Amino acid sequence: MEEKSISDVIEEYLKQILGNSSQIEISRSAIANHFDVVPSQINYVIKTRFTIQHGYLVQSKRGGGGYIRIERVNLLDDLDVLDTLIQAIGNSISERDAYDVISTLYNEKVISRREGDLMLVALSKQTLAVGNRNAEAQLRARLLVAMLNRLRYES
Amino acid sequence: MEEKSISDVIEEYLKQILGNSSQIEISRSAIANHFDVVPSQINYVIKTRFTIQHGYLVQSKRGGGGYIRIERVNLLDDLDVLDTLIQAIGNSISERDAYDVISTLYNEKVISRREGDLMLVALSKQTLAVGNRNAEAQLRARLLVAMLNRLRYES
DNA sequence: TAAAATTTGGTCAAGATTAGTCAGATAATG
DNA sequence: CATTATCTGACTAATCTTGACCAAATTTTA
Repeated sequence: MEEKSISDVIEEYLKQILGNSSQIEISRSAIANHFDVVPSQINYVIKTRFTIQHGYLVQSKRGGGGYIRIERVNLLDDLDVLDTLIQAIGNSISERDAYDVISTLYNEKVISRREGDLMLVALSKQTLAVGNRNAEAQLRARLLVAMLNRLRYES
Repeated sequence: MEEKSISDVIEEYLKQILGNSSQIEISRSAIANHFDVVPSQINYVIKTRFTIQHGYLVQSKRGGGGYIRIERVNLLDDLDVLDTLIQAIGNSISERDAYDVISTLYNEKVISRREGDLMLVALSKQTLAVGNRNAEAQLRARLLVAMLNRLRYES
């Protein structure tokens, strides 16, 4: 930690202009130019320092008038349930087990009835309709884990 | 804080003159002239920002006295529009179009912010992570239509 | 009134502008 | 020395802009 890498400097710069605002929009090439690095370095900084685990959401648009938007979000704690459930899900889960997971969330008042219903249809065998059985269970797990992770924060 | 593309500016302009009215009629060449762009740019703006997924219907007429009519439709008051929306989704939809659909549903207060967020992660490219591109868009369409139908036949 | 001219809008593809990905090169760390 | 972090650049993808050519509706002309 003696010498700061240019990535560290860019990180600080971005956080500084973020300041009190909840979000900023930057031009990748402009920032890259400002620090005299290749554009993809900005992607590196974002990927390693502005992740959701760090409390940031990043969106972008290409083409003319393109931008990278960095938004600070509130991480919701006291949701240990999520960790436990996500661990239990692993990389594959059946429709029945998914139903149980969602029931738990509902009972723990982490989600509403409607939210649970939405999640259930999305995870149903009929909706996924993947030929392969294992592939279906794996896709279901990805979907469920992604949704659970989304519950960790709010914009 | 950013350079908006001219398309963004035209979009805002149209929405502004739309104001409270349910519809407007514009002259393609007049708008193009006003912003000093080629006429087909107006078609581009309409095709990318005033689709049914965004909650707009567009009709036009050529020849003398021709026009382009943009109408804002209300999902809550008009169940047919929800049908149209589902129909427009068909059996395949991109992440971006799905985002537009969900934004519209949120703006029309058909779904809550959290519900929309949950739907969005479920439909994201990263979550679906299907190798094949078409397969991914088809799966996304199944998921979205299933969730929309769930919302409709529920309450 | 039929044909021609004029006035609108539509389509599509090429080119311009941004940003994203990924794998290899280089540097820092333990 | 091995591993991890950082940096770079070639290639890819998404979005916007422009213009040539097409189609439809109306108006003018013969």
